[in-house]
Amino acid sequence: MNTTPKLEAAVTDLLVATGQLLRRLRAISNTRKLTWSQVAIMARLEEVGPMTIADLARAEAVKPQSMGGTLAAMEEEGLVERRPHPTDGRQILFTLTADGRETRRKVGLAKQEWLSAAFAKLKPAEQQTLISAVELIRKISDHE
Amino acid sequence: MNTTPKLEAAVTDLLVATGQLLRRLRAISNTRKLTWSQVAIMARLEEVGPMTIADLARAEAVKPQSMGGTLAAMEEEGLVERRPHPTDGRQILFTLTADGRETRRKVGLAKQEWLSAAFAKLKPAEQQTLISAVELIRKISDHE
DNA sequence: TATTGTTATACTCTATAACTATA
DNA sequence: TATAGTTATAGAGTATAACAATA
Repeated sequence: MNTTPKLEAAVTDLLVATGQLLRRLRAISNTRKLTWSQVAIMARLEEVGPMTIADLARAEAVKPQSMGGTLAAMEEEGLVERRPHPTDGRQILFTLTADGRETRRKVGLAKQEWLSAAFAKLKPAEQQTLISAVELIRKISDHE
Repeated sequence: MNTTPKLEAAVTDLLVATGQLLRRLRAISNTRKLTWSQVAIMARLEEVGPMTIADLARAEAVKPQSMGGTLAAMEEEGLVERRPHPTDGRQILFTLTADGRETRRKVGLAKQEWLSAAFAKLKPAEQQTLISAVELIRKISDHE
């Protein structure tokens, strides 16, 4: 027995709790609303650089068709742009536009205001625990 | 300055990372698939007891109309059932059906298998950090 | 053949707006 | 009036299935 029932229940709780947090944050209005799928895609494009539909679909654990639709909508809004792959004619590389980067920054601020207020209620040690947890959640997400 | 930039970035990362985790877990197939909205509603009904549409909408930070639609679909599937409020004729109380509780248990198992494997890769101290983080995320979610 | 991407169709969750019924 | 719920409409994100283009 590697994981106790208590441990497993805690992780389910983690997902339920974070699901709620995501929904609450989505409700925060901005000049230009971004969904969390869009936020995730834009964060990845800015951190990793140009990526194909297949890359992004794998990274976000959705089907390529789904990712294609989401990217098409974002392209329509001018948040991202497509560019043919230099050597592989099948692939299309997506990058953030200047407007995409700017929008990402602005929308981030509105959500950060709310988060900062919520965060300020926690003790410093608790804040540190949350920061440590981020890296662990990322590790778990990378599990096959 | 109560929160450092590093702290704020960490929380955004938390949301992006958990968003990915949620998407990955949704892809896990079961005999009967539940969305994470459904999982959250069912967890709440089992823990808190009978709740109205307005109660659940507030708890999950969505509009009553949205919650009404989701609950109607779940009722159609036999996961929840409605009952008039004993004294207030406007309100409707929702509870889990026996099938809802059973489904919740089964679907939970499939996701738990994946989580257990992912969890087993972490060190005990890291697992403990994640458990502690759950309560903190809940605290943050309760912020107005 | 295998991979990348597109098109078509459908379902879930969400929102806004306008409505009815009850307190 | 205020609150609880419903109905109608729309948009985003997801899935499956079938297809075309390229490697």
